[in-house]
Amino acid sequence: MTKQRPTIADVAREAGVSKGLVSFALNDRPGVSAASRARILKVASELGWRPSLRARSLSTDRAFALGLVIARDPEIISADPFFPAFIAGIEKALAPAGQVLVLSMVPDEAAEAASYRQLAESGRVDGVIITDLRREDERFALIAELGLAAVTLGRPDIDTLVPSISLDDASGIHAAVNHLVELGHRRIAHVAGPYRMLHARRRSASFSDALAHHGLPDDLVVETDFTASDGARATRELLGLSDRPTAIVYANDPMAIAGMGVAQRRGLTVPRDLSITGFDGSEVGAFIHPALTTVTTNAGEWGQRAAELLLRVIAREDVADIDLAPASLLLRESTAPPQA
Amino acid sequence: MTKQRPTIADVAREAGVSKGLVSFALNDRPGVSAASRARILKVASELGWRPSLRARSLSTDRAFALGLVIARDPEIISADPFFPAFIAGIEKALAPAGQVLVLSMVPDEAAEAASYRQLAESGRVDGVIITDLRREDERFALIAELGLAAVTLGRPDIDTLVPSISLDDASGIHAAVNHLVELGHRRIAHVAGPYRMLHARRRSASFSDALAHHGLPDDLVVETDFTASDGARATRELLGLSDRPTAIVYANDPMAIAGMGVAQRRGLTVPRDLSITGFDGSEVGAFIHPALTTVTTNAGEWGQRAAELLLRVIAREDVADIDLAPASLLLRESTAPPQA
DNA sequence: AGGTTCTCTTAAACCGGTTCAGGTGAGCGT
DNA sequence: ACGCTCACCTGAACCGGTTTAAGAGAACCT
Repeated sequence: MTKQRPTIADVAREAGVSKGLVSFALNDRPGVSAASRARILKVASELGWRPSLRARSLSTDRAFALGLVIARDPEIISADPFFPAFIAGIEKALAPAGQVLVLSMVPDEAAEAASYRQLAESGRVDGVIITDLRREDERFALIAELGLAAVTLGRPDIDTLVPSISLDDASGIHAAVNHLVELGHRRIAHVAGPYRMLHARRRSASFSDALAHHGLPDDLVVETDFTASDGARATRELLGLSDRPTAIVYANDPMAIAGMGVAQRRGLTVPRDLSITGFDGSEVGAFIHPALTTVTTNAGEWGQRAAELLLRVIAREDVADIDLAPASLLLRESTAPPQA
Repeated sequence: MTKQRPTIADVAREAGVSKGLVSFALNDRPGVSAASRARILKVASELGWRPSLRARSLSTDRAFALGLVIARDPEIISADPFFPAFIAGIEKALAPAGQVLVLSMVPDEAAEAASYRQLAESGRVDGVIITDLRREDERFALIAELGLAAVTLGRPDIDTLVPSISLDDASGIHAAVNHLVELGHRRIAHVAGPYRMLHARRRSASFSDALAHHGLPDDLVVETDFTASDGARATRELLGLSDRPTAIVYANDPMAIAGMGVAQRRGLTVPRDLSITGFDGSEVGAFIHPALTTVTTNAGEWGQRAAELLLRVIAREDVADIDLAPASLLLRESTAPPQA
């Protein structure tokens, strides 16, 4: 009694043709007369036929799904505004294509490899988006072994056929440093992400570059694990120096906000006694006091374009690396000239 | 030349039995002699056989995947620490079961229904976890129409066969209010989430309850959309009142942090001039100045248990509603006795 | 008229599992 | 020695698509 979904065989019978021809017609393939094609399409729509993804999956050996494996402690992701916007962007590209995102959030890098392996071996996904690229990232070998298609966020540091889609964060960091130097700062510090991660390292390098460009030393760089907690620790270290910085450039917003808390706790007034810039533009940053000056990246577009690129890779189209509009500085209230 | 994955037919041939028997043996079904079973398992493992999810999917009409549709503006999710921890929890339950999470993040409720529909009609998932329950939520009808299994986070306000898994947030709100009353506050406000959402409404009701219990009026409740921006707006409204509150209970952390910013911007000192409590325990909250007193919920456990419950529903096991340990108040620095 | 070519179409195999009706043979009772 | 039961096993159908080899006609050529 339950109304079964019509299959291709039902359409064939109703249209008076064979299964094969229906398949051809529905896939816009040549070798079907205009009359037959029209009739088949008409019958299919009348019957409300919709392809069975499972059957198609089995016969064409594709999953029609993309994978995203995030290997970070949930604590860190919770605070980081990047991923939700990024994932929403992916969705925007996937939905119209009838594809879907399989998300795997694992706590560490050991579980990460197992996760990629499971996704690939069970044929859950046709390709993956690789984020948080690391130095000589072992995932390239893994991807190759598993025969997965892939794209990376940011250019890797090793030779690979995997295309990348990059968002130049260097210019955002440059803009932040330039802004601070123009305000008169000479002792500028950087609270960096883990050097294991390429983008953290790249931001750090941009920072040093920018300082060098102004003839300033880059002796005030502290590495962290990206958590607010570690950002606070780094800030305490920096502010404890005899020749403490008058401005700090943070590698993400949660650390910047935590750093601001540390400064205020010491009785410093931001930005009068200490200027602060963040990275990645979270919504809350606009509402704290003082509002956080930060470098904004368009995470949503990054996600959407990355997914589109990956779909093209999977379809075996020719693709080239993509560069998105660079990150830009969003001036708010947390920077000011240093105290005389 | 490419090393093909062995199929059940390879195992059958190698073990000298039929395909059917191999299937029985591998699924631990009766009707296979001990000797055959042992031989089949041995051959299967020697050949490195792994079941094809796609074939299994087609023949058993299951997806071996769960769906989660999140319908919120990315801006809001970005700030909200709940979902990442929640998703990580889901993953913890799914990975051992060989299942996978299909995540769909859409901007609004119109796209939400389309998303559920697509997941169900394409057979991507066997069930969904329904979050952000709304008043007389139309998703129950949708789920029923689509024939999807489901569980809900929190008890719905209508009769349904869908089991729920709840985390009592009322007692967290009660604890916050009691704490403030004990400190001496009499004018206590609540910045609530959108009443459309049951949990926002429930938190708001708990707030009123708690106040009534102390014989205090609940005239200071402002509804918001959960964004930091709207939390700031609500705070401005409350602080603009002639008889302004001395304490504000917020329905989430981003709004509490934004509210703190608004207060400080007006020259108020938190907690001396205004006490503030948040909800959901974000990491940054611990590092701002003053550190945010908040109600913590175990989002990770909630996710894990919800996924486990849904798997049991899908397996047609008998299940009952689940109640998790209630939310509890995490005392930090943002509350103090009101100024005399 | 016969052969070639081309377009349209069909039937059947295939993807890799699950399931079910029926067959085989050993063991049992009498 | 005969029938019965039961455990074990096989063969084939099935899930719903895709793909390919081959066939049927029509059109075109000489």
